Amino acid sequence: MGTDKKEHIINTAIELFAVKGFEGTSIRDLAAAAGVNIAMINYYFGSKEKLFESMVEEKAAYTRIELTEIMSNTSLNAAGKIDRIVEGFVERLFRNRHFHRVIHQELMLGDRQAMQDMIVNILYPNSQLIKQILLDGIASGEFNKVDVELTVATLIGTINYLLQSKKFCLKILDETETYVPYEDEEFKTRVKTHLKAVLHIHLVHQPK
Amino acid sequence: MGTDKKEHIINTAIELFAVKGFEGTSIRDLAAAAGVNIAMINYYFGSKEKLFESMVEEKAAYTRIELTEIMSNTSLNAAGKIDRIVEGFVERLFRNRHFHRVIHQELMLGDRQAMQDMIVNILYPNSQLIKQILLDGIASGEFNKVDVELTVATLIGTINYLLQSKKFCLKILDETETYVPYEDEEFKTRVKTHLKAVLHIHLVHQPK
Amino acid sequence: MGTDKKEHIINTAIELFAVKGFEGTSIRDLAAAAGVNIAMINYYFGSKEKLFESMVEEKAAYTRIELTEIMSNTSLNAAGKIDRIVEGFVERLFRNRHFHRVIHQELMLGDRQAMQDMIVNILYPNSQLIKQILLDGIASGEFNKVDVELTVATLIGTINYLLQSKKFCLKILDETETYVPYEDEEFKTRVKTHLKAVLHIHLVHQPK
Amino acid sequence: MGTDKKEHIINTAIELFAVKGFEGTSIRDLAAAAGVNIAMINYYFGSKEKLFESMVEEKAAYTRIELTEIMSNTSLNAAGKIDRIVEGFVERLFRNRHFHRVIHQELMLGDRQAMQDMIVNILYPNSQLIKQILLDGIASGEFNKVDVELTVATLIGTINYLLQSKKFCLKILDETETYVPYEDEEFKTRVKTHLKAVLHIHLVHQPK
DNA sequence: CATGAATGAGGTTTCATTCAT
DNA sequence: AATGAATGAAACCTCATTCAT
Repeated sequence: MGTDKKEHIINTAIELFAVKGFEGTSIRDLAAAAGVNIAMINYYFGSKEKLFESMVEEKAAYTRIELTEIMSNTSLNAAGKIDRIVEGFVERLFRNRHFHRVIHQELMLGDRQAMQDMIVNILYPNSQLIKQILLDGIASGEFNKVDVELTVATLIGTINYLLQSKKFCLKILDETETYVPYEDEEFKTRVKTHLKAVLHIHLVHQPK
Repeated sequence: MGTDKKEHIINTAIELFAVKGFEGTSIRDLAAAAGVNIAMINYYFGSKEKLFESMVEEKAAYTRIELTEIMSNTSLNAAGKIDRIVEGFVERLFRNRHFHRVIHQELMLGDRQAMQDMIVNILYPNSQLIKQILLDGIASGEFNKVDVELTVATLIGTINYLLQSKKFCLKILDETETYVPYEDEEFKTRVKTHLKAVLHIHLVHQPK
Repeated sequence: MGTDKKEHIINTAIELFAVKGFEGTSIRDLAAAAGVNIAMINYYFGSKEKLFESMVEEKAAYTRIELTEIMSNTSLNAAGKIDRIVEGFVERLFRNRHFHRVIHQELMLGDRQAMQDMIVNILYPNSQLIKQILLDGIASGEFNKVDVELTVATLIGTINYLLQSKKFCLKILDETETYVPYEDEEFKTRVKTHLKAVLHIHLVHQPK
Repeated sequence: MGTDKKEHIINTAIELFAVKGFEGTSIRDLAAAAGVNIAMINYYFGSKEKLFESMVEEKAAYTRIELTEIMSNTSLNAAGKIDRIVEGFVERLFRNRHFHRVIHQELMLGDRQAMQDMIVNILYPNSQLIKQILLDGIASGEFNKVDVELTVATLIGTINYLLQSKKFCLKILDETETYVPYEDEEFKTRVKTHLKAVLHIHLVHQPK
């Protein structure tokens, strides 16, 4: 049925866009990689740009659901929520790293206002959510009066830095080319541990 | 003379690549923006790709010099060096944000092995330098035994996150569109203060 | 249907290549002459070079069939076969003179190994066939022990010489510009008669 | 001095034109191969086309002188003259095969009227000379009443056929790629012997 | 006399898209 | 609904040539 094929095309598109970029991927490449007719992509999505939008919309919806689930547990204290956030983000971003890379590529570019707006609207709730937890923690006296916006930047920025390029990631980790850090449970744990440590001491330590 | 015009083309290219991406920038656009003949770009650089390489080479050389200067002061202790690094990086990356964005775009893409290697070779010394300072600080007992590689990621990743997109940066800062954070001294100070705080407590605090 | 248009393009290409050469013919010229869109040539053939290869392949197949037909009659003696060969070659080469000229142009050039090989593989069977007839005739005692390879060169070379350039051909024939020798039955007969005479006396005469 | 450099460029041009054709050779290639500045070729010759003309003019003059020398001996009979012609042509064409190939390429093409005329004017005297010898021999009763124009075609066409392509020549001779027939004395003798044999029997044999 | 710099024109190819079926 | 055929636009690049020095 159409939906399956649409999703197949979108998934193929994510793989290609992640590696070659949006402009660098031709619909010929995409059609060939997805094993469908060239005209079908326009037939289904209207245009290359609209395909991108469809892609973002579909995957963003999925993302939002996950995010809500992460936060549904209201019984945790602020520090516990931060731990959950760290764990959830590492898992989610590592898993969806291709899609993540695609939208961050587009986010970096200043063209295509509409797309940028879409992407900002996807990413913004993430940072807002964390920000709110930080603010709540500060209000309750559980957290120090830190720079909340930049603390969000530190949390997400650290993960993004590692996801940016497998090659560069391997280089700084001093690993061989065959290692895939993003699928290694040990590495994920290491990242979580580091982030929790950094954030805990930053947020919770009582300065004299 | 040729060098002036070459540099002018390169600077124009950085502006355009930063906004439209490498693939999204045509040499027609570039020639028009730089006010030169289309053929001249190939005359000077051989091809669009070689122009990119020339760009990277030239700016990378400049970057390396700056980095060396930052570290020339050997009289500082480990914590002092970290402060210098933070200040230097924020200044430098904010100032060269367009070039920075261009190479991070290319770094994200998996195509063009040769370019990726070039870029990795530019960025790697930065992280290595910081890593070494961390290791020295740990060896001297001045720093805690932290995860050095990921601490580097936290430092640079935080800055990168803010530089990634002006629009997104403004959104999370809750600022209006006209504000240019990267040229605001106050904001730079804020970023430096945050990073120093995060790193100091992470590195120097003695856990009980 | 596609095949018709493909063949139409190929035939137009032969006309143009024959007059302007491969490098001298732009696909713009070709598209205009064939009355098709410029992009269509690449759509059908992939590239200018592949168009050439398609052209050679198609026409070569036709050529091979003709050659086989020429030789199908096995009831002739060696001298009779030579006559058939002469008649067949004159007819065929005169008729296909444009294609013939195109591949001989390419044959003369040392570039493009692959094309040269293709062309050699087309032309070689022709000379081999004649050579074999000569060898058979010699073996049976019907022919003198002549230099078979060079006798082949004399046969084909004579025809090629006349086909090389209409202008030059007219000049040596002392004819006016409007005369088209290649379509004149009388001239074809003259060429056949000359070649048969030259070859018969060369092959069959018993030296004292 | 200028003349030396001009000649050097011309000789380089012949080598390149022979291999890549006139249109296939860019003045960049040529300048690089000759080790001179790109602008110099236009400076010396005015244009690429005029360079070709200069080339033809210079080499043609040399050719004409050689031809005259060949025929200066008036003491020979008709058959002897034919032998001298064969020997002279084989030597000369084999030696100047690159230039020969260049002008035959251009001769094959119908474009560029002026060049074709130039080339015809170079080649025509050759055939005319042989034709005259044949006519004289017939008039004196020494030769049969053969088709003089086509006999000329047979003589020159045979040589041209062998010179057309080294690769094809080797193929029909069943030789390896490393062999250079055009510089092998034995092969030249073989060609001369064959042509003399073919022509003698054709011209001198008295049919019953 | 000689040449590096510069350029307009035109080369081939690829693009996203549309159309007829 | 689906697709092979077709195409205008624009991509990158190379060309022969000119010009200022």
